[in-house]
Amino acid sequence: MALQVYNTLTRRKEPFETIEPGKVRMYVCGPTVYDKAHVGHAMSAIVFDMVRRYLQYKGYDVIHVMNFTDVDDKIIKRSQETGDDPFAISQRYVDEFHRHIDELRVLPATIYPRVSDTIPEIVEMVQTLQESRHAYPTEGGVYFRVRQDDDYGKLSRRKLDDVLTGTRVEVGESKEDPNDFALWKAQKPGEPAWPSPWGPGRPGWHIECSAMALKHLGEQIDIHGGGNDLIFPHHENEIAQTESYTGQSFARYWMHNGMLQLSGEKMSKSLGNLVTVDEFLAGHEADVLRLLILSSHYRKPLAFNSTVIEDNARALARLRSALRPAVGRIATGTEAETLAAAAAQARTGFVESMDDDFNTAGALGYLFELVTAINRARDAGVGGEPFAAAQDALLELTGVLGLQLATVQPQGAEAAPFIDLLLELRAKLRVVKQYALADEVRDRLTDLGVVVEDTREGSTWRMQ
RNA sequence: GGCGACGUGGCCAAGUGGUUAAGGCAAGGGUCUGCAAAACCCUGAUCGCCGGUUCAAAUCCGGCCGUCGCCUCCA
Repeated sequence: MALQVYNTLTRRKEPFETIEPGKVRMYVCGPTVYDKAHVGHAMSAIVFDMVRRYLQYKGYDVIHVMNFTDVDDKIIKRSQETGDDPFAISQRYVDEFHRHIDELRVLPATIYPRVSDTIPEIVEMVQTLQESRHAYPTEGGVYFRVRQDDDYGKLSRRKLDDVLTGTRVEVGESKEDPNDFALWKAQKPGEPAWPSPWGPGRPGWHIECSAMALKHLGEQIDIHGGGNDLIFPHHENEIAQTESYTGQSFARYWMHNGMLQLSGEKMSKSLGNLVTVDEFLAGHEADVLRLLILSSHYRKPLAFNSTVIEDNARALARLRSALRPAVGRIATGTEAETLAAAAAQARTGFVESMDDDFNTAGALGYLFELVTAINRARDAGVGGEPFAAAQDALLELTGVLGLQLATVQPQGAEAAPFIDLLLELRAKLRVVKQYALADEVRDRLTDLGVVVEDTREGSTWRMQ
């Protein structure tokens, strides 16, 4: 079974075939850098990171482009409110974005283009669209002529006449059709601007992505991704511009992730119900967010609340339980063979699930079954090569999802000699059956975040 | 109003025509342990409601109810 990908354009799962064998050109809409990122942005980043990692696991060479929209109404507005230079604002949030990517263990994109670095390409594109009558200049800027594009609306399945009814699209004086959208906006006082054939101005909202995808990936790309709230108008307009410009179909697969929901509603800036990435990471590990996101299908809406977070923190601990060392050394026999079979089955099931439009929830199910098999084998005394091989399989597959089970704990490392000393003394207390004191040592360590567990071979500890 | 998605055990969530409906969390019982923790074993759902198609449906079709998204900036 080969990889199947759900395509928003056709509303169906389709076999994944790239334009160039073995190579994937992927463009994912990045953030408008004017404010702190919230966990919804992180969800999108993590989803497409998972897609990329899996494609690479399948052997594809992935060129991943993610843009920064650093010229935009919202940045200008923020600048006017705070008095800060608009480029200083965008740079601040670009820097923050890179820090988040690092903390969330999202693989960096191959290229991070910015609107401000793509102005000549944008101007050229708008000019060509004007020459082909797909665009027309007015006093306020240059607009895309929606009626000139016969298949406008094909992505969002919207008919132009429907868009008009029931909405409050105001017919601007200068627009021919209320659905026409700006490719180029004429400069207003105090706004950043670049020279152009239409006078000083700046790009409209959608044209940057078309120009950047074109510049860095070519006229046709394999995957175009983003949140499903971008389907209309952003991606619809991108298709209209790009295909009118190139005369070819733009992206083969349009992939959209569902929205993260907080208290039953979409998390968004305008609703003000957001949790920032920094706030989340202050209290939880990056892997908890990743597991939470991957435990459901990427196209579905996902509830985000403290219960779900805690559930996934415990689920993560369970995945990690399989990485504890073997206690026995049995390397042959039924138990060892059963474990090897479980590892093989996990691998097969994982790939089968992931091939079905990145069914991470199904894939995780197989990984949890492998966890059980590993722990059972450990209890049965299995060790040595078969045990290590099963653990390696688990690490490999969780790694494909971008989970990092093995933890380094620097704060624990510093305290280690002292904790060891306490446990050594506690062991002596237990020998002389001073259980009250021994339990107090354990309880106090627990309060400090050190989990003590007694086994046949002695006591172990780990940081909470 | 238009377009679209979803409704599976207490919670989260796979499965989309046919063996015993994955998995995680929580809960209860048990093994182990001085106790605890961890781990292991055991226990639970007929799939929103109604009707239809079919030898056979959670899975297809229709209706209803409910939740959510887009239509304005938005991952």
